[in-house]
Amino acid sequence: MTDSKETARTRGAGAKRRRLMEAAADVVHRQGAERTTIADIARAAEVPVGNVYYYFKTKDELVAAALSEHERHLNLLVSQLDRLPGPRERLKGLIEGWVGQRDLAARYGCPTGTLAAELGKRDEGGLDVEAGRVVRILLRWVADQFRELGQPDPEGLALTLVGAYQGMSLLANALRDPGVMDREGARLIAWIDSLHAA
Amino acid sequence: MTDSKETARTRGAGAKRRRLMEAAADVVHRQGAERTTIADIARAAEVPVGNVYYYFKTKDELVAAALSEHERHLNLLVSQLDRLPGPRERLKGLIEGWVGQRDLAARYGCPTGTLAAELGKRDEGGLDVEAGRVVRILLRWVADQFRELGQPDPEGLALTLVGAYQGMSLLANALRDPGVMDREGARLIAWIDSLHAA
Amino acid sequence: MTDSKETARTRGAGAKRRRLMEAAADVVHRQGAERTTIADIARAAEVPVGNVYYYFKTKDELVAAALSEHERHLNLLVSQLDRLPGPRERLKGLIEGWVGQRDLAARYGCPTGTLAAELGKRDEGGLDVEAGRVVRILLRWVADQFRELGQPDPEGLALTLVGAYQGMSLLANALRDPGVMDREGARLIAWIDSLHAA
Amino acid sequence: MTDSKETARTRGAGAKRRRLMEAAADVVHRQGAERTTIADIARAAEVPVGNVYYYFKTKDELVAAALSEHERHLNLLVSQLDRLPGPRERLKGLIEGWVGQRDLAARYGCPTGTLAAELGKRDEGGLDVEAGRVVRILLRWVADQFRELGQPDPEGLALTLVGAYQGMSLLANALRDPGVMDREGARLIAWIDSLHAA
DNA sequence: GATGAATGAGATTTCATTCAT
DNA sequence: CATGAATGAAATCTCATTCAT
Repeated sequence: MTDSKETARTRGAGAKRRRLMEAAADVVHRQGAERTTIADIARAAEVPVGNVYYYFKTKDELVAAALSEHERHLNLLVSQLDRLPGPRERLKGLIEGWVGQRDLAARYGCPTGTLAAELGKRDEGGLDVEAGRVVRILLRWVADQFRELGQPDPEGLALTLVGAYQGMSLLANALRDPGVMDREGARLIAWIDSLHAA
Repeated sequence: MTDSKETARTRGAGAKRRRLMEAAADVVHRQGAERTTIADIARAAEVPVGNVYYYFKTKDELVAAALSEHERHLNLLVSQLDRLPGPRERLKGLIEGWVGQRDLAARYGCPTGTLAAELGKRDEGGLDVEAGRVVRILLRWVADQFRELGQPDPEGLALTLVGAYQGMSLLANALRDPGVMDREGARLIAWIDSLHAA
Repeated sequence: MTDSKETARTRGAGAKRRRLMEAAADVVHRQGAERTTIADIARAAEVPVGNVYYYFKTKDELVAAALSEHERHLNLLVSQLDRLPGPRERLKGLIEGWVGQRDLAARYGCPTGTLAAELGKRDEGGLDVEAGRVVRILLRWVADQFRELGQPDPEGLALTLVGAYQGMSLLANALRDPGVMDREGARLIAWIDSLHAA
Repeated sequence: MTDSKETARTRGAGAKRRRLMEAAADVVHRQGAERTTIADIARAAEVPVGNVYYYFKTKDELVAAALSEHERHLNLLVSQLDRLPGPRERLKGLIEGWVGQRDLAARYGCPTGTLAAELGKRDEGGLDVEAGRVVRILLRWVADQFRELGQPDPEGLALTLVGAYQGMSLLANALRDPGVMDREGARLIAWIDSLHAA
């Protein structure tokens, strides 16, 4: 019964909050934080506008929620990659994941990167530095892989790899050309392959 | 003729227009296009708000002006670099210029790149693709240098170099760490040095 | 009967209602009726928001409850003062009670007076005149004391005394100076002392 | 011509700001600061809502403007009273002025006093203490008169007189009875008359 | 052209009140 | 009765754009 007729408790509450976070992440990625209105997110989540404020006290909290949604996705991704046998496979899996998002990147850029760029223009509210946290998570994981590969300066290599991803996403987006993702992705894969383990 | 005919009024007008463009480029870089108001730009340019509309009919035109101002800067830069004896020197000069802007990049990112990311979120008005034009100018020039160096796939290498720049700017910005510019800049210089001319 | 029949449920309910009234009186005194939200009162009373409406159908009823709470306090006070031997002692006891609240008055004014001032701005809902009722109770009691003292025009003297209290509370509040209560309180005591009984 | 057809400069600008201040003072007096909306004031001043913000950046600034309007009225009043030959006449003139406002006081209380009571409930924004400034101006002037009359403790007497005014206004308002103003006004006049100059 | 002022559409936010369980 | 969640009507505030002189 409760199965066929979901109660407010099972369907609502947490579920609605989750829906709002997902909607925020998606809409903010496509429209940008500044151009996105609460109404946009509410509509996407199929929630009445006034109700949004029951879950998030301000628009900034919703933007922060979008960011933490990206963080969640990132954590999911790396936990999946961690199942791969070796660091080289994991790094290549990461790159393949990026290339798999070629069309989305060509249209809207990297979700985290573009949000970081936009939030970085602020100078109050604390959100301006928040995006850095997510970026750092990725950098740390990538550096771990390079370290496991026995590479010197794993942190530097992580900057190079993640930077390359951000750069290729931005160019693919600016040129509206998913091919950039393919070409640069292939180059990165080749680079990873060329590294000899210690 | 235009010289002899230029009155104080027309010169003043031109000067105002120029001031507005420069202010737009600067303020939009620091605050982002969406968060910047016409009044912000007018104030920075020391032009009365109501007067702005004699030079730019809409806010979008002002944003386009900011973009063309970046284009102008880019053209100035490459015309200076073109005076250097060889393509390798020119590419290294370009990279050194990027690193020279390390603090600005760490605080606000690459002016063109962040604007491209922001405008890319739009889907009407034409501005969404405009930023690509400026990026393409840079890509073309860089490809020319690689070509002159006798490198195969100069366009691909250009994507790699410019992408690396966009990526390192974004990371420096997200992490608020100018050191990223130094490290990655050094790596790019070393890469250029390692290429053997044909 | 009601004693033996009172279950934990009904006692709990009554307790909640009482808690809500006390919270309303307190919070409304400190924040003003208009700035106080139902949620503020619910929180102070430790009652879930949605539950408030089982005890008070509207916010106005809660404000009325705050007023009646002040009325209850007033009744308690005069019933205690009535135990004093003579009218002069009772009036002086009243004044001493006022001065005893000096710090509260300097911070938030007289609970009834400030609420009367706020509600007096309304012109519908009936609450606008309600505060007058409480004021009248005090005036009547004070007049009774003056009458018992054999003073002519006891109602007029009551207006003077209660008016002096309201005035000194308001000034103490506006100037944030509890000393006003001391000084004017002493003057009123001296005045009462100076009256010779008939 | 400019006479028959007032220009925006002569009619607008300052005049509109003035109109808004007067409307704010009036409407806030009648409705209270909290219940008054920007739209209420805009309507009373015959100004479009959006335009209000050209003159006052926030609602709080409008409330502050209402307060300063009361301050202006007070300054006008005392400067008129200052033309009277002696301090006794001036004080009596002040009281007569109060009594002259009997109906307004009975309906809405003293403009400054009720605003002070309402703003005193706030604890941030600075407006909470602002009303005290206006009260102090009156107190100082009244004390000056008592001093000129050769009375000891002129500041204390000022507190008593102004407090009496605030108290009678509040009671007249709470009881909706202008007669309170007459009776207490007469008492105060008699008091002033009873003081013998030094 | 130049300018302060004006305008209205829309965005965020608050909250009394109601609903579903 | 109890309760967290829901709802919609307002209110404040912002700003691109236009107007009047």
